[in-house]
Formats: sequence, structure tokens, C-alpha cells
Amino acid sequence: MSNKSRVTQTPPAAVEDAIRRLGRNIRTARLRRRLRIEDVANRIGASRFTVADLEKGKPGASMAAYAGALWALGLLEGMSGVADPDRDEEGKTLESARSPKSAPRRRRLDNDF
Amino acid sequence: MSNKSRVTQTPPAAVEDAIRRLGRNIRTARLRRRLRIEDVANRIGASRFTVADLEKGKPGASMAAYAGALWALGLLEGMSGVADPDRDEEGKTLESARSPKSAPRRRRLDNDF
DNA sequence: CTTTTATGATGATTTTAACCAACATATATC
DNA sequence: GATATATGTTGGTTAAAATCATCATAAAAG
Repeated sequence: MSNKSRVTQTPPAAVEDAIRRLGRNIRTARLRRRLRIEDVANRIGASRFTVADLEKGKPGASMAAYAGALWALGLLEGMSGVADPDRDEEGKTLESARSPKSAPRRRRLDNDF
Repeated sequence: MSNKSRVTQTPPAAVEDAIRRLGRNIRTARLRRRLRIEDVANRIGASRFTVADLEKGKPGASMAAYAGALWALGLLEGMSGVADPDRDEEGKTLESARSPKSAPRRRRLDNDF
């Protein structure tokens, strides 16, 4: 049994696509700024191999590596809107007046999956 | 010498903050939807420990784990705008007419860092 | 208040992310 | 075209990501 989660090993197609697009965007932004892979790597304290992996959209790379690359390119602020509660209309609708600090109890056997 | 990149081990403050905020947002979205940590974990094929780490904003967790959690909550589309070349005004300004496929040559010793 | 469930914390184990060296290929610049 | 540089590829090494068991704590619901 592998030690890595299924989502990291073989992510859902939508997840894989989203990460690949992010990688392509990072590459586009880097080239526009006339930076080498190694320049970005130096700025964040990573090797050129890791940054190359990011641009390929490697699912298993760390969030810090991706966010660091965005930071090195001046694009980190774009992350602030992701899952922003203020913009989560679906979530706002579902939320009750009180905001619970843990999920509600389930009776046995009504598992989600 | 550690095997993990500096950006993963001790990220810049801005990066650390951005990831922590993302984690908090994921938690907020999950609670609004009345899901347990374990529900999200089951949906993406990860353990409850990993999802708990995501909500704490662990920098070293995989991008796939973060993106998977967003996917499980119906919030993946929020990622599509990150580093979007169309919205990268800074990058558009810097880009020349031809779009190069590799960064320009540097003479020796004019390293960036 | 009691009961039941969700979440937090710790430590051990295993796989793999990140690294590097070396070489190959592609691309920019002259 | 020639040349120097940027990037790709492969294989091997090592430290840490992800897992799990277990116990502790917190919080929801009756």
C-alpha cells in the first residue's frame, strides 16, 4: 500500500487539469518577465528541477513551492481570492445563523461515501 | 543538508500567510457545508490527518491535496484565475512582440541573486 | 448533564518529493 | 551557421510527506 494519498498519486481529472493550467501560467509569467527557471529557483530557495516540475504541473509538488513561485513573480495576491468565504455564495447559503466549530454528528452508517 | 527546499521548510512570510489563509478558507467552506474532515478526506482519497494539515495551512502538503480539497468543496474553479496570463498586466507590459520559448541569455556573473 | 461524535496531538513507519550530477537537446544571439 | 546559454532527461540519494494507532479534548444533540 502506497504511503501517498490517492489525490496526490492519481488526482481527479479536474484537479490535474487545474494544476497543469497553473503550471503553464507560471511559465508564461516567468518568460514574460525574462527570468530563467534558475532565477525563480534561486529566489525561493529551490532547485531548478523543482521549478521545472511546477511548470509541468506536477501534482505532488508542495503548495509552498507553487505559492513561492507565484510570490517570486509578484503574482501571489491572486491566491487570496481562492475559496474566499465572502465570495462563496454556495457556502453562505448553506451556513446557519450560528457558525459551528465542528461538523454535525452523524448517526452510524450514514457515511458520505 | 536538508532534502527539502527552503521555500517548503521556511517559506517567506507572505507565502506562509497566503497558504494559511487558504487553509482557513477551506475549513470555513467545509463547515458551512456541514462536512467532517473525514468526509473531505474520503472524497479525495486522503487521510483525515492530511486534510487537517491542509486546514492548518501546512506549507509542505502537496498541491494536489489542496486542489483536491477545493474540488471536494466545489471551489476548484477559483484556482483558474491564479496567475492568469490575461489578467497579468505586469507581464503583458513586459512581454515583447515575439514570445520566447526560453529566457534570454545572461552573461556570466550577472546572476539575479 | 450525559452521551456520542468530531477534532487535536504525538510518535513510529514507509514511500517519495526534492535534490544533484551528468549529459542531451533546444533556443537565443551574434 | 556558430556559439553560448537555457532547458530537458535520467538515475541515484536522502530527508520529509502521508499514513496510522492511540489517547486526549472539544463540542453537538438529546
